[in-house]
Amino acid sequence: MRTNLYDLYARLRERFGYLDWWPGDTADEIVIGAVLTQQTAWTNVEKAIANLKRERLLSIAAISRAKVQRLERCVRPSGYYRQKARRLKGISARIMDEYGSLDGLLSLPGTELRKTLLGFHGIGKETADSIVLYAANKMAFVVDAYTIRAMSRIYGMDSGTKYDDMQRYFTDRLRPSIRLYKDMHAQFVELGKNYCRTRPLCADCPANRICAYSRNM
DNA sequence: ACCCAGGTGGCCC
DNA sequence: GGGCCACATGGG
Repeated sequence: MRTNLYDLYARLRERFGYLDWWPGDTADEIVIGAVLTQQTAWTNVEKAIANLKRERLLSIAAISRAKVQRLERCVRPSGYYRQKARRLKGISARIMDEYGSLDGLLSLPGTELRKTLLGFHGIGKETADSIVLYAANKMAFVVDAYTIRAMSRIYGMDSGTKYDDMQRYFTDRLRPSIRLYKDMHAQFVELGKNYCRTRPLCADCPANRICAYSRNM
């Protein structure tokens, strides 16, 4: 199957512009947001982040010291709030105890950082890669539900494709570039939020007419 | 009144 | 290694 990833990327860029984002400015906010957005709409995460900010809890150091109950009240709008409060606290405490600061952890080499993150309760592959790429600015291609859905809807790829396989699919075909990896993922999220929710693709989907498959669906 | 959302970990086979 | 399940709020 030919997927022309650069062609797809060009069309997304044309529609959405250059994104290169993670919604959040500081590394702390990116890590916290990455956990809060697990299986959750970002609009709900925004409410939780606003609550944390108001309570001066939008940092790994502050969360490591906060009471779980207070964290629960803040992160409630983002769903799974008991789990997320407990995990956020556990992750933050380990970062402070074992690395002294978030920067201490993030300064590990990329592959070691990823492995370390995966050892934290509440951080899986996608969250680990998001943190490596967006918080630490190191190479990691992020795969998420939007990515798999888009590749399935646009190119007919198996929607059951596993994380590691999909990740390798991209890293084998893209030039290794942090900025490209960041923006490519951002484009998939933007596409997923606005399109690719239905089959067939919407008439005005920027991914239309890229391949025979999307034309015929 | 449904259904889903930028996952993860536990348990079972 | 893979298939199921709990976890939870807010918006369409």
